[in-house]
Amino acid sequence: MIRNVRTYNHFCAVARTLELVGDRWSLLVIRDLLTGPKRFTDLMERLAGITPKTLTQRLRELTDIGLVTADRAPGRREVQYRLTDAGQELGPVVDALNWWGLQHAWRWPQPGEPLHVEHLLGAVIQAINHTTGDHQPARWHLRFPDDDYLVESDGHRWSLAATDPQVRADVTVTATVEAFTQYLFAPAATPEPDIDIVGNTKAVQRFKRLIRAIADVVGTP
Amino acid sequence: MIRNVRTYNHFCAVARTLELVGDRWSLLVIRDLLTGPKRFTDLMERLAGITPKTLTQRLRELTDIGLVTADRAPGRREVQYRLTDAGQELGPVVDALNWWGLQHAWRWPQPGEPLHVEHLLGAVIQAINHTTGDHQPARWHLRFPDDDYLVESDGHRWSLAATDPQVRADVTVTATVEAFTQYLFAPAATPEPDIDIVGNTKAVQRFKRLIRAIADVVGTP
DNA sequence: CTGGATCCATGATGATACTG
DNA sequence: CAGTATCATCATGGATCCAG
Repeated sequence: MIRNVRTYNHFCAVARTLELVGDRWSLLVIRDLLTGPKRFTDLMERLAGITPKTLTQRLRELTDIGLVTADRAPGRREVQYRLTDAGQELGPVVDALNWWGLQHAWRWPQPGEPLHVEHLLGAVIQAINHTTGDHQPARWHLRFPDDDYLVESDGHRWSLAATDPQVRADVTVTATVEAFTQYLFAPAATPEPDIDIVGNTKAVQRFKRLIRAIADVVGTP
Repeated sequence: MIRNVRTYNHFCAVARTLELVGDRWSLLVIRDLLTGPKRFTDLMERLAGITPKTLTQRLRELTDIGLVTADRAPGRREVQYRLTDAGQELGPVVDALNWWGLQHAWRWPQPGEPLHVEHLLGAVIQAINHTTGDHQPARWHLRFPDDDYLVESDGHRWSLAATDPQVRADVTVTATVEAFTQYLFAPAATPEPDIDIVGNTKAVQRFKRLIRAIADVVGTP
């Protein structure tokens, strides 16, 4: 396959980077792989609106330039797409875009706008990292009907990863996506039956405090 | 004018940001405005390869969404394009792209590849910020035949700005673009007549030390 | 079912030339 | 200096189809 060589030919590292990941959808593919390996269909789901043709093309390009690898389990039809180390190191780029958008381009979901909880959690992480001074270690397990996520702080910064249902954490939250979304925007108004928060008392209090602390960032229209 | 509404419609701050600045050339226009206001022709020069049509379109879009303002001096035909505060705050995004590119996509200039010293200095700044631990305040005045730049550290991070010839600094460097480029890649091999470095002795030594310290980052093929 | 491929439409970008 | 105008091309989207 002939790679589309849409270059800038500037002697500039910004331009060089954008030659590799500046195409439409590329950085969104990377955004979704930053939380862990995913299959073609998982990506199609999160990248609402992309056509399979474009997703195929982007994955090929990212593979060709060494940012993604395609793992095919022998005998299985499934393909797991995974970031290489160089791909993972685009995390700061995606974080910077995320934080700027949260401050300057955030609004409530439009009617019919697809909402994936993984992206909402990405916003939560950025808001905690930038607006609260609290970076003490923590492990929060968030359980949704279709996915499990681990939100954790290593003592310096918070991060998000897809995880398995067996994880041990100091706070475990079980909710539907809708209930969790409403909880983020209006913590006090969400009835208890819709969202279940368990764990060590202090850890739960800290969780609730941090969510309240970012409400005016994440909840602004 | 009908704005190009190429949206993703994801409930995601990364996607929102890319809807605004993810088009081809947009972030490069912002890169060049981050060092100070520029005229249409100044931008054409730095954005080698862009067509005037596309530059006009990008400037209109960025103006419409509030990231750029066009200042027209009354009676004069000149237009100064300038970033708004929201536009300036894209600095961290451009920095992240710059640093990633420096680590993963850097190579010597291709034959015939346009080289603008402003972009080279952008790489220098990133390298100093990330690889040396030295963030003590400093002011370096770099004088080239056509442009003057100020490289300075405020005690926390280094930054680059276009400036005027009258600036007072602790180090003043006068050189052609070619000599300065060669000096960056091979400091010891550049003959003195081609590059003039003056100022306080300690400051000059520090300048030379920092340039040598980043040679293996900026000078890697 | 997953993981694509194919065909066609259209809109964004590029090349070149020209202008108030 | 700061753009327009015109035409060509290429990337992306939409819809549909296909193989393991």
